[in-house]
Amino acid sequence: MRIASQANHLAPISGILAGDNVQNTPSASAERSLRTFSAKEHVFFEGDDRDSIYEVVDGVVCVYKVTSDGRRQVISFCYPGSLLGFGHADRYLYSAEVLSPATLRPYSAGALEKIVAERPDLAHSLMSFVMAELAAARDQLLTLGRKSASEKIASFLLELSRQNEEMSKDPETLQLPMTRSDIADYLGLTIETVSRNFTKLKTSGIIDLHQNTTVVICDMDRLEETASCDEERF
Amino acid sequence: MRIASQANHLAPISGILAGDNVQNTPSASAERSLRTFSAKEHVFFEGDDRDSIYEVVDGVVCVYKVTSDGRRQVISFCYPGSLLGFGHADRYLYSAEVLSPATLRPYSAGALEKIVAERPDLAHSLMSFVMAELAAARDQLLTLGRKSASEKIASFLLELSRQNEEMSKDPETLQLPMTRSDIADYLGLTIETVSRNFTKLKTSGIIDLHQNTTVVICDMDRLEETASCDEERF
DNA sequence: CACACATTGTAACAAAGTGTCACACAATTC
DNA sequence: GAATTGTGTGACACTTTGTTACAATGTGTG
Repeated sequence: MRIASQANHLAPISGILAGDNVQNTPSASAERSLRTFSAKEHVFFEGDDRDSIYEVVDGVVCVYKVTSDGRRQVISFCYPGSLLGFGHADRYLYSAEVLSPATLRPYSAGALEKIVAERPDLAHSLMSFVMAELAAARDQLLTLGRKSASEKIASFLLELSRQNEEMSKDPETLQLPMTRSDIADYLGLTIETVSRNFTKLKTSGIIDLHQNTTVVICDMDRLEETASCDEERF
Repeated sequence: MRIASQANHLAPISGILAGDNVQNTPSASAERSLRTFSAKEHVFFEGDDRDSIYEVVDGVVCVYKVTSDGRRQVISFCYPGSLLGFGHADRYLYSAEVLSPATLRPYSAGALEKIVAERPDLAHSLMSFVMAELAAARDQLLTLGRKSASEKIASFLLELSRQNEEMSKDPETLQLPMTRSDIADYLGLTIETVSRNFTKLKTSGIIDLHQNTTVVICDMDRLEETASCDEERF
């Protein structure tokens, strides 16, 4: 679940690739046509030939990996500014599924490599993007490996809240484009456990739920306490 | 737990930074003095000012993050060729503790940035290194989020085996420089669960244990089946 | 627009895998 | 040789999962 720039506060990657800097780069000209996807549509599957890299322009995309018997682990939720498939070799290393109607900008892999060769400043920004992704993945390793279900849910909501703040949105009103099942697969839990913990937070007065897809944070301090891995207080 | 080059089969990073390519780079000259560390010694702690980046030349280093109440999640075990602290901003994002007597090569962060600016080929190799780390972290997200204890232990042993193969060592005889506690913190388990699963694998004839720090894989097929998330067979 | 169906979410109860606690033994360090 | 650390095992507890049932919401069709 990432906005590009989280670690280093650089401009969203769309500013890097689609802004003035790139539009004037000849190699990119054929790659700036947008594609729209419906909810539930897959952009690509893990193992497919990696022919394009996609930038999320609008909407939310969920990227996930699957075990051989079909268990799904969501790796992250990708908001505008994220790149899908960047850094993959010949084949995609994960699958990407659209959660809400989305607009993506595809780049052919070869074209992006040419851009990077021509523009060292873009290479630097892409490196920053990948490092931010790595830092986020490592934070999530700590969450998955050591946090309880309550701590996971609270951390998840706080992450969405911080993201809203970075995008100048209300940090206390969170839109959830993903289902309980998506959240469960992101946090290494089951649907029932996610639902029980949402109910627990609601019953405790820490959050309020509007139509199951909007979370209003009523008590940010207690939510932070719940996430913080100290003594639980509700 | 990483050898550099896992995703893209490039030369280990030490070939990139310490080999012919770099020795001829003026900026690097002050950074090539080696430092040795004893087992259990910390290279740095999470939150410390990020003044150096270290390359592991010999030995094994464990990098980890900690929750506010002291729960530890090992992020990876770093073998020769790994870089510690690369991609961190002003402060270290994790702690690094030496598991076996180790030799590290420190680089000042500023010096490395200068090298990268002067040598686009090195920037490309560092990008590959970071992408390999990201791919590995994502694989571990799947392991932590969705695999059972048995599957985790089996996957861990297979990872060490693959690593041995990449380093032209015996893939069926694994040296474990880390304790059961380190393995537990890497896999999101407790010491007891790790110990019970080692015993299970041993009792089933899949592995053999010599002095608790050497694992001999007796039945690679069954170990792969155990890790593979299909029906368990022992 | 109403209805049927599919999907998603929640609640209650049972089961199980892992954690916790305690202890014994082995290996390492001082 | 004593102290410390690491490992393995057993018994019990508990958090989460699994199952079943039902409620709520969203979507498609006539």
